[in-house]
Amino acid sequence: MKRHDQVSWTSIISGLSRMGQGKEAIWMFKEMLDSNSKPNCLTYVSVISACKGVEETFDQGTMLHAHVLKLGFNNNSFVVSSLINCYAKCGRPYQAVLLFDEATVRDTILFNSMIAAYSLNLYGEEALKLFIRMRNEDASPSDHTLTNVLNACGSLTLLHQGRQVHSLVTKLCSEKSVFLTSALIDMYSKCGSIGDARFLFDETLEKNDVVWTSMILGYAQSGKGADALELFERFEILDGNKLDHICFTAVLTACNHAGFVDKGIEYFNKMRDYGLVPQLDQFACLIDLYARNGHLRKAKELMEEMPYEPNYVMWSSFLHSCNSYGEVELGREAAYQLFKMEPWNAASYIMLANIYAKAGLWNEVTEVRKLMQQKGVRKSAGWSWVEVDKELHVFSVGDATHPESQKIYEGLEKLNFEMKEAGYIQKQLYEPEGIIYCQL
DNA sequence: TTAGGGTTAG
Repeated sequence: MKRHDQVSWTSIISGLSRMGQGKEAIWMFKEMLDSNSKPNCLTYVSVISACKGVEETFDQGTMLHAHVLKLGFNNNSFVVSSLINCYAKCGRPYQAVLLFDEATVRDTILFNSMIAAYSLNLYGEEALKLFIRMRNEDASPSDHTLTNVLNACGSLTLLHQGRQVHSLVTKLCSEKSVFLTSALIDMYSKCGSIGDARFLFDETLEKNDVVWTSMILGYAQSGKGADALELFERFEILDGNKLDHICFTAVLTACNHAGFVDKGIEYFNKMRDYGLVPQLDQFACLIDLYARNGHLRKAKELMEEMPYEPNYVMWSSFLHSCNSYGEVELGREAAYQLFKMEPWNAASYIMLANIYAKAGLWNEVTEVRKLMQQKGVRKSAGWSWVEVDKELHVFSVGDATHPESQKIYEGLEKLNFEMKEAGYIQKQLYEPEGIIYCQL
């Protein structure tokens, strides 16, 4: 095209965003700002939707939010829900709450966005409370709503509430979508009701790959490795199946939990037959499989050979296996890797001390304890809380008898200041009811 | 002619 107008710019930005080409969409938006065409609400919705997940897109999202405020687009519910979604996916649920609370008109999609924002950031209780409020406010739930609510029930293992939502699904949705089916299977599996999950699975005639994977994973996480493998093999021979990385993660998890070492290796190698290149998660499964079954050297070799840097969880599960098999040398190496990654995290110090203690290496145990003292690492002694009002003034401290409570109180003055400066509360510290949890 | 929300993973 020789000339681009507002609509053609918006169309290409929207197209790129929908295709998951977020970076390109943002880049195109910047080009547009330099052109003669000015973005409108539709353009902002498209470009904001392109900001997902990664840290740099949080900055992009904040910048776009500033544009929106300046241009007065913040009363458009499409724009608001795209911003809520963006903040939720960047792990900033509090920012999403602020937007939701400010909105004057709350339609179904806005509620859905906020419920999803809570659920995604593991605020299951808040997600359920908002769902109840939504019902009281006569905003009618859609199957998007119910999917998110089921997710929250699963993550809180609330079987009773999950069943109630299932009843609502039956009542409100004449035709169950694959989204709802997989969310229900997932909810029942996570609540330990694997029989209900299987019943639903068998009852569903139109199954897609996610439905299959959810069921396989349900078995894997319930420790029913053989059932998981059986189902996977049925899925494998099915015409038109779409075996992907997640499905392989599910089957590898099953092997892992059931101790099927040879099967696990076989499935890992099979990925290539389907044109899939193993990603970090599949390597993690295989490494854990080796380590859990005592093949610690093999696991270590694989960690060094694989084309990814081992992450915290990999080293951590490896350290656990070193503890199980009394492997001091490898355990020490894993622990020191973990100290580098999260020096404040007591778990790895304690684990290394345990490994030393089991081996009777008491001098080394003392050294670890000293190291902890030097770095000011404390073993967590549970949780306390501090209640705050809207202005973040403290009005009660949870366990006032605990010697650490006073420190929390003092720390809060500083924290309040920093939070206000930053304009939001950190995820770990924020509870929408006005209670801040602190680790003692 | 351009716009928002949902399922599965170590």
